[in-house]
Amino acid sequence: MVFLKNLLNITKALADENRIRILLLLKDQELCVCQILEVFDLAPSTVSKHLSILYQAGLIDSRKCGRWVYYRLAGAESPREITDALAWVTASAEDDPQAKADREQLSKIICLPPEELCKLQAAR
Amino acid sequence: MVFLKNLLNITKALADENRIRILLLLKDQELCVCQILEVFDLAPSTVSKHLSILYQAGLIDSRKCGRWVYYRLAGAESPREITDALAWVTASAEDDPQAKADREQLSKIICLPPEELCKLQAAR
DNA sequence: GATACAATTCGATAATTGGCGAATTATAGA
DNA sequence: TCTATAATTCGCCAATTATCGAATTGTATC
Repeated sequence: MVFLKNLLNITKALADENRIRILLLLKDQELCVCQILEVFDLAPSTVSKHLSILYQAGLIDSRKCGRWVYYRLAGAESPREITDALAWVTASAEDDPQAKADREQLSKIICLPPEELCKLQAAR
Repeated sequence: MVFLKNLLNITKALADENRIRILLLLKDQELCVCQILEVFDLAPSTVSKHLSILYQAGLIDSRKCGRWVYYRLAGAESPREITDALAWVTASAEDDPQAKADREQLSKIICLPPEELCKLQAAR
């Protein structure tokens, strides 16, 4: 059972354009923070905050691998409220132009391993 | 098709406790503004604003009858995104203690026709 | 018409939230 | 052990939003 508070954690997490865009990016694959960063024109600390809010709400999971942290959508083992919310959001907005542009941008850098990508980012 | 903007209208409307409580109250029947007011410890103008936000998002419909305005959940003819959102929210939170207390409070005044209720409110 | 009143809109204010940069933490490699 | 660096946390500021009271709108009744 989900209490109002839990539900509000989820709806508040969903009430931000950048966080929705992150969820849409994660629909098809897990991503390293540095890869997500590449798509957004935001400070790393800001993206990290967004990821934290999504994580606290239970909408995404994470996995640490060396210096890198990978995020993915919460899986089927999550509560019904989470999986329903994710299905609803990803189905509702995937045709949005911004979401398409994000996927396009992601495709340009997804071929690089995070290691290479981070070197590029550090060089800026 | 729903664009990110539309989706955000919905998620932002859902990202407030009082608005969720209003939706849960409307799950079983349409309600007059004065009846909703009775459940909340909020100024009429505040409740009106909340109803306006829910309406703009497409989550509720309204019907004017004389001086009274009745609100109800958006119906099955609404876009998929709306009906899914309503089903998700109402199913997720209906067992919440606050929601139960709200229904309890509503049951005490739902027997009165709006006319009587408004007289009581005016007398305060 | 004039009055009463349910509901909404408007303007101001307080609380919340998104954003950044600096400092911190944690890990890999020299 | 020391350095480099991916990611996060923290402190602060700007933007947004919830709330209220006052003014306004629209409808019914006298």
